[in-house]
Amino acid sequence: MPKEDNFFDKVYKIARKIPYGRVTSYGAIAKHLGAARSARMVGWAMNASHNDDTVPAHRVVNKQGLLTGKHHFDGINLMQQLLESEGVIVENSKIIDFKAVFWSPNE
DNA sequence: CCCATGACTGAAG
DNA sequence: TCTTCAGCCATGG
Repeated sequence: MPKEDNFFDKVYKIARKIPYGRVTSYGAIAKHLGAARSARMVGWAMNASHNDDTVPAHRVVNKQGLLTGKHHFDGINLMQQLLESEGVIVENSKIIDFKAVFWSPNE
């Protein structure tokens, strides 16, 4: 039984709520979890999310809109391509008009 | 138990 | 504006 009350599952739960064509930051997720200072754990959890394909990790970037985790994807360009496929403008591993596509876990 | 690592963030110089 | 430092805390050896 899925107690899955672990930290990762919480992160996954939020990540799965990210709407198509939107992105959010590690800090935003961490804050929503009640651990605003645990942004690292969110990113760390994302690393483990590779085991869970239901988590759109490519929609999670750092607060600058920079695709800091792209190196963890299968290919260096995969993350950017995925975002661009969703209508997110990405250039040089950075999201253009980040605030426009930013999504808050609150919504 | 202690130490190292990490997809972050914010403050300080 | 850019660089550096420190805090954060879960997981693994």
